[in-house]
Amino acid sequence: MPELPEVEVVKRSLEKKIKNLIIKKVVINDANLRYKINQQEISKLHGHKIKKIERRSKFLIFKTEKNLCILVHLGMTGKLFFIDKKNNKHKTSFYYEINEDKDKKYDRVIFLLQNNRKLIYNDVRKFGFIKLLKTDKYLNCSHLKILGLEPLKNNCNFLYFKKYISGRIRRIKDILMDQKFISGLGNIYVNEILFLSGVRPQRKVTRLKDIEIVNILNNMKKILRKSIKVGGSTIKDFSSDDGKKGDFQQYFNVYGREGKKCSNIDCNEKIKRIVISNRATFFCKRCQK
DNA sequence: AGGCATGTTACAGG
DNA sequence: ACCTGTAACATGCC
Repeated sequence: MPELPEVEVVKRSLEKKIKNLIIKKVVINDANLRYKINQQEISKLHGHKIKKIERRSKFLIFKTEKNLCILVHLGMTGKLFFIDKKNNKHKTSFYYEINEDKDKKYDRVIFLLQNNRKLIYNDVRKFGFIKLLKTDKYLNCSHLKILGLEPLKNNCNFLYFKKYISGRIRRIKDILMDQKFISGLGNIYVNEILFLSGVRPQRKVTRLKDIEIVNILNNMKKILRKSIKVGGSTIKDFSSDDGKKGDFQQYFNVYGREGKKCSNIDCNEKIKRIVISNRATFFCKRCQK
C-alpha cells in the first residue's frame, strides 16, 4: 500500500540503483493506465540520463539531466521493480512480494536502461500513472500544485492545523485524508494515527481540543518517521531489497482488525469497522473518544 | 455472486 | 468561485 512512507522507501532504494543511468528505450506493454501514455511523447526520454528521484506526497519525480522529468504515481497497486545487469529482479519496497509468473501480466511499462538494467512499472489495477513533464514547471502541474503541506516538514504544525480547520466542519478522518490539507497520508495510516491519538475518526474538527490536535500531529510524525526508518512498515524491520518476507498487516493496531481485541492491554473492547466517505474505518470505541 | 481493496479526481449540489 | 460529499475508474481475491 503505497502511502507516503512506502513511496519514500521506493525513492531511497531506487535512487542509488538508477542514478546516472541513461534511458535507452521505453517499452509500453499497456498504455492504458489512469492516463493513456503517448508512445511518441515518451520516446523523448530516449538517450536521457536519470539524475535524481524526488518525492512529493505519494508522487515520485524522476529528473533527467535535460529539462524533462517523469511523474509517477503508484495508485493502489503500482509497484516498481529493478532488474540488475545479471537479470536479477529486485523489489523497491516492502509492501509487495515478487512473484515472477503473476507479475509478468501486469508489467505495464519497461524502461530499458544502460548495461541491460531495467526499471519496470507494474500495476494490477491501473490506477497509477506515468506522465512526462518539463522540469522547470513540473511543480505547477495539476497533481502537484494543489497539494497541502508535507506532513514531516516543520511548517506542518499546530498553527497550520488550527488555521486550516477554522471555518470547516468536516470529520477529522476526512480532513487527514484530504491531500489539499496534508499530503501523503492514506487510509491505513490515518486509521492508525487516530487510534494512537485516542480520537474517533468521525469527530468533527470544530470540536477537537487543542491537546488532541497536538497528539494527532505528534503521532502522525512519529508513525511516518518510524515507518520510513524500518522500510515502510509501522513496526517491524522489513527490508526493501534483501528478500526478507513479512506480513506487515499483522502489526497494525486497528486497520483490518474488525472484531479483534483492542491492542491496548488493559482494554477488552473489540475493534469496530464503519464506513466514512466510502472507506473502511476502524477504531476502538473505548480508547478513542 | 457479491463485496471488498492501499488513491485520485470529475462532478454535482449547496 | 469556494466548499463538501459521492461515485467512478480496472482488476483480482475471498
